Amino acid sequence: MRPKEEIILENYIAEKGFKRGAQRKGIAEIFLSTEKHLSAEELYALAKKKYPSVSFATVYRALKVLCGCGLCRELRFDDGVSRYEHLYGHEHHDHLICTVCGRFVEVTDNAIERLQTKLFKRHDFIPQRHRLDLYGICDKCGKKRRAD
Amino acid sequence: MRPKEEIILENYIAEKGFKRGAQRKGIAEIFLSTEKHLSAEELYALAKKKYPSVSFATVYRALKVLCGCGLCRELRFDDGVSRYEHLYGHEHHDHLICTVCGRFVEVTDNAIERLQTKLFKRHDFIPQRHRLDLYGICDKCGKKRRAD
DNA sequence: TATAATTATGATAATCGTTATCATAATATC
DNA sequence: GATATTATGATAACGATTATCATAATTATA
Repeated sequence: MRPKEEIILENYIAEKGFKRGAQRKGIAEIFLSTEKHLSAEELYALAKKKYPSVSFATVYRALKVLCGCGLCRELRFDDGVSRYEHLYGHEHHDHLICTVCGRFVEVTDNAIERLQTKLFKRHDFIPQRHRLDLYGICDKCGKKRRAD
Repeated sequence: MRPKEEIILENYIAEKGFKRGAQRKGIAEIFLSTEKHLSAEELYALAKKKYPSVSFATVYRALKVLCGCGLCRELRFDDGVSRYEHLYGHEHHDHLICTVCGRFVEVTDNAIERLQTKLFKRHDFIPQRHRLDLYGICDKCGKKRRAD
């Protein structure tokens, strides 16, 4: 866990009057050092390696705390499963998702962002947030597919 | 139900060897004549008016058939609830969603579409589909809010 | 138009991801 | 170290959706 993220987490726990549970800390460490859009289930599997007796509830609770202090964000994708992404040090971005291997690529395009703002205005909406998910087949999977 | 949509549905049912159940037909009619992004629960409520004994299962089954013949599409939004949108006579579009009243506006922006295609290419992805949801506050709700 | 075969329907159980509850363990405060 | 409070794990509950099963409706067959 990078020092800044650790400080944010510790401050949040102190400020909320929580105590420092070993599992929660450990799960947070695993999450923050895994640069992936993990689902609760995936994070649980990783946590099990370190804490064989860990419960799903603890994983969900740890994720809730991480979201609470702004270190992560819950994203629900089309399969109905929530995945959690890092927020610290990650500017707003959209997602390119490979439908074969499930890889996530964080992308941004300022021109698209500007056009979205215009789109809000054109329809008299006050912009709040947006979400763009681009589904396709990544280079690696495309090559593999052509080779088969 | 507009004639073309009815034909599509009837053909699909015939081709699959299904029978013509009254409730399914009625639910399809309600769905197709309601130009909204209905959830299963909302459609169930509407169906109940016509068929007081109708079951949730029948609503879900009707929606499955409608999706099967391409008349509708399931979209899962951030609240985890699936909503169903009309496909017939609806070009590809994105969604402007009012976070106050829940209104859906279907929008398209060719410039954004083109930039998305470029984004795919830039990252060596073969484009398949995309999804853009724009969340904000609509004109009506914005005015109401200012008046309060 | 009976009858047989098959699908549609409604009630309800099961499922899946997630959240709540509760008893116990760990941590913090005094 | 005693006390209070949170953390944890086991498990029950939850909401949305799907599966199962008995019965009703529809279609095919005679």
